[in-house]
Amino acid sequence: MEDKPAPVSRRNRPAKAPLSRETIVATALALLEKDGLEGLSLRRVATQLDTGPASLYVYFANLNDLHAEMLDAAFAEVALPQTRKGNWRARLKTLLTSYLMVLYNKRGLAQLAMMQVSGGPNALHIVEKMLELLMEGGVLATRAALAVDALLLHVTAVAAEQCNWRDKGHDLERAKTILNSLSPEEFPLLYASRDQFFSSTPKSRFYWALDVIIDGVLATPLPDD
Amino acid sequence: MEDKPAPVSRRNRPAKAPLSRETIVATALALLEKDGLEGLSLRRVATQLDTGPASLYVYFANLNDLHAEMLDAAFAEVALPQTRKGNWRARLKTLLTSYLMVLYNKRGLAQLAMMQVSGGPNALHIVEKMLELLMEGGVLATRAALAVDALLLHVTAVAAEQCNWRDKGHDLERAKTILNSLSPEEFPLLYASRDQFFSSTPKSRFYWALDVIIDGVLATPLPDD
DNA sequence: ACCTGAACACCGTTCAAGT
DNA sequence: ACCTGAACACCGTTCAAGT
Repeated sequence: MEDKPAPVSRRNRPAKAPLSRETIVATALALLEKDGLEGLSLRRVATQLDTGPASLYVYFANLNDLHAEMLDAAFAEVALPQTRKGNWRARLKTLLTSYLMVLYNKRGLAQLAMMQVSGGPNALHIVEKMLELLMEGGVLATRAALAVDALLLHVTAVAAEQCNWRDKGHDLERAKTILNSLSPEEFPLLYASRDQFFSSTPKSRFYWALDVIIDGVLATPLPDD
Repeated sequence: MEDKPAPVSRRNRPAKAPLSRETIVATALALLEKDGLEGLSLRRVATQLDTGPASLYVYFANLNDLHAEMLDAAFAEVALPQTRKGNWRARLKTLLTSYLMVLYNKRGLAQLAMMQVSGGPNALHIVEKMLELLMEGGVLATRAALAVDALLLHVTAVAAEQCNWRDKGHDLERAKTILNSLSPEEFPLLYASRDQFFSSTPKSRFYWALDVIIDGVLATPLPDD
């Protein structure tokens, strides 16, 4: 005997697009960029999509699933060098710089990348291109595979670290304070070289580290087993 | 006019130790080891300490504070080589292996280490010892500082990655499946070298990567600026 | 099949009150 | 000063019910 709910014209929310993995991922990525990983929640994505929190479970088994999809979607923006201009090493470093910036520019993405390997197609294309560049440089398959692992892990970690410094506020000042107030007796070497830890710009340190790994990969004998 | 609550003998919980930063950190680390980072919460630590969730805020400003303290407390277990037996490189690799194992053995600790730099005393002692070993090897201050950064970042990232593989279940099988079901046309190089990504044991890969970085640090010219 | 509100079992943090 | 229960504003996930 209750009143029927007053009919709600669909015109009131006519543009409510049907859900899909793509729209959910895109919405989630926009939210990630705006509020960081802390601000990203299934509930907020759902609200943004004008639905309840349960709706997303039709498309993703859980939050982790969504994270993985977001990560690989973001990897689509990594610029893969298509020409053969410049030597292979320069192109490899350019690719990795692009990879770094993609992780760095979208807040929380690096943290996400550290939390799981993305076996998605975009990640695989990056690996494929890296193998191509390394092999152009005469690096054989076994060594190239190790190099890809080492380089991607390194760049991902650098991105995560840089993001922390940026997002958690100016921890750099705090770090300098700590190093400067160190006991020279207890930490003689660290105290003496404390300024060295802030030498170079982040950019040149990044390029240096890439060269370190590439040089090392070329020079170091492969593991036996 | 209400009844007074029945008096509760202190004998019923006589051993309720007074709270302190140390006991809280120790309890939290025990919980971390048992349940991983997911299972660690302020509320559970509080429950374990037989108190309410608000009590811990007398000692820590927030959860992040507790995390930082936990991390450095755990670093106390990293074995710093004290003798001068063996060459500096071997001792450096031993130290870093110990660092890796500390992060690896306590679930969630590596993830925590990736999320913030620990300026605590135990972390600083590790850096000091690394500088000592590198300088014994003739590496000068600027290069040594860069090397310490690169090595610690690498090992921390490896620990985090390994922990993911261990904790999130057998993602390794899934990875193999993905690589094996790859389209040879779309990913020719990756497909051809797919087995190389699983060559070597984790241990020998780890040692290899350390040598890669050390070799690279020694060979690569310093950044200009 | 797709979508949903309500409910469940949790969070970190704050606050007013107790000792 | 130290400690605390209750409250606040959130979570991810499940479930039964709706279309």
